[in-house]
Amino acid sequence: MLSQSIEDYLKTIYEVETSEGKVSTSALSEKLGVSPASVTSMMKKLSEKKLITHKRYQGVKLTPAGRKIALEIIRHHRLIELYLKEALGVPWDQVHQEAEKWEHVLSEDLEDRIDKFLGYPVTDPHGSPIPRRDGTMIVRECDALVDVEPDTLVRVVEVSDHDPELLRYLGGIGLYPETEMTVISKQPFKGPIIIELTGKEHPIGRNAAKYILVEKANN
Amino acid sequence: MLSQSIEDYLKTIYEVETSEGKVSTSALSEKLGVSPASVTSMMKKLSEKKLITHKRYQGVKLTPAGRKIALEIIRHHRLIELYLKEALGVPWDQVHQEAEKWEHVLSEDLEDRIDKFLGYPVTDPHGSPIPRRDGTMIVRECDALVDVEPDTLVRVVEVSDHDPELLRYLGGIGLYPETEMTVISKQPFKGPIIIELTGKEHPIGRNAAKYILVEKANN
DNA sequence: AAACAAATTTAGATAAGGCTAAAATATTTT
DNA sequence: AAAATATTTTAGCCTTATCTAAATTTGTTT
Repeated sequence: MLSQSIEDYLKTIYEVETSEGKVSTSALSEKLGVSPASVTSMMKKLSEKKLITHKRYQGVKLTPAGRKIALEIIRHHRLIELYLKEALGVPWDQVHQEAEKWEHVLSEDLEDRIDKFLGYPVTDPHGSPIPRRDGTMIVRECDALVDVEPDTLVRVVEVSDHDPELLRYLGGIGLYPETEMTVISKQPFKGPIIIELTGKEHPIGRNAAKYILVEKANN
Repeated sequence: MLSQSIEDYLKTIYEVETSEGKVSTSALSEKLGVSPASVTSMMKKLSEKKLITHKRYQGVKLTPAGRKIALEIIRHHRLIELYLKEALGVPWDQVHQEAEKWEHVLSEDLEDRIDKFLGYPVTDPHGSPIPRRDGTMIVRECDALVDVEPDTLVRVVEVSDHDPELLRYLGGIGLYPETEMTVISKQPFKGPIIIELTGKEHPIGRNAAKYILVEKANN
């Protein structure tokens, strides 16, 4: 069994690897809330366990074994998020923090029961794809809302789950995965993006719009 | 926040206190699977935190604060056991080991949601009373099956959850909390107790019968 | 290319929670 | 009541995962 700490590191390395390509000590330090020195010493341990490769001063990469474990944890996390929402009615801005703890104590048996209960779901409440048991995950092409040209009809694919505040706002205006909406305009001087949703217009800050992934709705 | 280890100690102290009266270092050592020396050093820490009182060489006692925490953990444990059985169909011989991990990561919010989902239940799948949120718990009078005289109609109140093997056997013959059955005979030379349940007779070993609590069924 | 700044690693400490072996105290036997 | 046995505690060590401060390496500027 791996420690909760190791699981957290692997998960975070995976996330940084996918979102930023390169995985630096400082990025991990910041995301995990530990000192850079702590990261370095954990990297040494993970290298010894052959879960990552580490070139001094050059960042790290997951090995296939490390990636497999990272995806298992992420699978736990996302299944639990969806389960808490569906079965217990936990609001979507709260499921993340609960899942952060539960992901480490989920047995295979319970994972299967939850998966079955949910009807073998493909995405979590934020639209993130749930890795499959075999360690694979679907890849989708989508754009950040911030990059979409005005006058485009888009469908929300995924919303980052890290800011509960943002999630509450988006929930409040009815913006969820699968929702369709129109980008009306991008205000100048880095002003907000205006979208139209069920007849109403709403401003979305540029920064928030980086964390909302969408695809063009055909027609 | 208290560590998982501290929570486990407090829970175990409570259990030993209720079942054996006196809480010795060796009893805790055995139940927790750690060395006696480890127990002593943890007792020192728990004393400093005013969760127990400890007289050297004389065993320990929970303070009201310590008892409150122990009961919170036990409440978590039992609610989760029942939840896993009711909501996810986990068999009653497996819920204990899952709950051992989950009890430490349950938030107050989720505790309330589960409690509500279950309709504010009073006992877990093994018949053990679920402590209330305020740290109180119902007390029931009942006898160990091993002490019941033959020819008595009894109702099962509670079955210990520590031996999955036993639970599977009892489940197999349909013996659950609330079940009524008749004690037919106690075989001599510490032989088994014979009970009759839905028309069939079944042997129950004396040792197992210590862990089955019953009350007389009136008529 | 040398100097400076930023990022990373090393060195050494700390806190939890565990262990073994030895010492101290209780309990039981003779 | 003394001796033998069992229990509990102390002393000292280990591992995991942190930290800070100092040293090293890399990247960036002049």
